Amino acid sequence: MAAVIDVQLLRDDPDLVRRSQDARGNDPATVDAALEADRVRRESIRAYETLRAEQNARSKEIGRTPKEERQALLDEVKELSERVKAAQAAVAEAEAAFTAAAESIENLVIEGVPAGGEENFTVVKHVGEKPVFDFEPRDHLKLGELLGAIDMARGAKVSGARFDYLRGVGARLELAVMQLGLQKALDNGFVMLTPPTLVKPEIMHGTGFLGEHADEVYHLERQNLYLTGTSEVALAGYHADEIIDVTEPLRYVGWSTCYRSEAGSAGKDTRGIIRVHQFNKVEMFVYIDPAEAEAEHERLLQWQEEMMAALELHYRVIDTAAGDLGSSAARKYDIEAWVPTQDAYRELTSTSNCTTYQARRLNIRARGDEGRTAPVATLNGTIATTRWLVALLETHQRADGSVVVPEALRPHLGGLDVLEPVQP
RNA sequence: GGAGAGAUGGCCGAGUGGUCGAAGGCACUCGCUUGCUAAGCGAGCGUACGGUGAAAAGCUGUACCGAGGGUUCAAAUCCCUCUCUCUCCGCCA
Repeated sequence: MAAVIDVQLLRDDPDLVRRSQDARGNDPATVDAALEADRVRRESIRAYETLRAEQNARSKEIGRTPKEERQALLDEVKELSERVKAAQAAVAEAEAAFTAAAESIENLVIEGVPAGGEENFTVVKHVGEKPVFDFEPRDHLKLGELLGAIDMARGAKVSGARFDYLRGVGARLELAVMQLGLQKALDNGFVMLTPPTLVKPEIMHGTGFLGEHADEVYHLERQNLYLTGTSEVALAGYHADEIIDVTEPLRYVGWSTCYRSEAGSAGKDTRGIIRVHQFNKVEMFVYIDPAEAEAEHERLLQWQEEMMAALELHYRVIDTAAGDLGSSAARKYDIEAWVPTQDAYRELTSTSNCTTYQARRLNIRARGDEGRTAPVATLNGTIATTRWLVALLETHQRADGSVVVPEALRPHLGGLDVLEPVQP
């Protein structure tokens, strides 16, 4: 059974864990429940093992005992084996109870992360200037339609609401953004993976997406497989149940389609491709020594910011509040780009430091100096995704409905420097 | 989809009910040795959880031979289910 939390830490410093739960808006009493369950669990293990040891010892005697003397011993051990069975059942029960209790404790938030819910984020910085227009800017869908780049109506016809076709320059623009992101990752030593987008329950569970976000996840009942909402899932599963070497961080970049059911978001972002059931994403994923995780997190953010700069977007960086982290993340930075027609910053990237939470649940360890194994840290971050088209189109639009292609994307569009309307 | 074979420690590979956590080999680690291109000799060498420790040291217990369940006093060994791999046939984007 994979450990769901650091039991040692739970026993040694329960207050720390209580504070973390509190910052997330979770009930700190979950910590005490887990401690008690741990105590019961250990007690039952001890009782079982003592009995089992005796049974083993007596059983071995049977083999050495002459036939005529065996029967008495047999009767005795038979009775013992009944008690062992009962004790074993008690252990299974106690283990399950402990796991259940421990599951309600989410990853320990990092010192400095703002407490509270979604609205309690802190703004780390603003970069660039809001674009100004001497005309009424069109929203991304209007632009997409003018350019023959986005077709929501046919998406809905074929697959339903929140599905779209990218078309013509739209499809090419998405690919260009993806290519640019991939190149950025490759330049920094990432190894590219195109991962499966259907995964087994234990992998989905291990990454923490079956917690609060369970209803966001597509599940294929017949095959009992989950469609991933990000390649993070399969990238985290890549080294599941392995002992790996993280003397140097293992950096992977995954390119995949992502599926999200967007349950409970009815009425929200219904226009355009801001929030759809299916999109594409290039995702960075890192396995690293836990001591290096926070520094790596800053690096991931840095690379994401370099992408924003390359695409000439105005953005801000926020440090997400504890209550809005999701179960796995210990800290999360989002880059939100300015979307002119919404008069708002919208999330374009997200990077999470999951510390040892996912690695613990997926049983991914590294060997330390003493030869001991310990869970590694995992981090992830967006380096390109379809949603970026929204900010790109709106930011770089011109009065006639054309859109200027940022310098950095042109090589990936065959030199195209302006996207021109295909219809008046 | 049909038929068959298989799954044992980092790798190879023994082992068909008790003394097997598992022979042997390779690889690796440590030590010794050797003037001949690297060999020889000795020792060590899995993981997890529990107990006892200040201890991630040591000692000790339990579990693990693809996974789960069963039979038995006792299972790597017997039975059932599942997963995966390989071979052949069929089908197919």
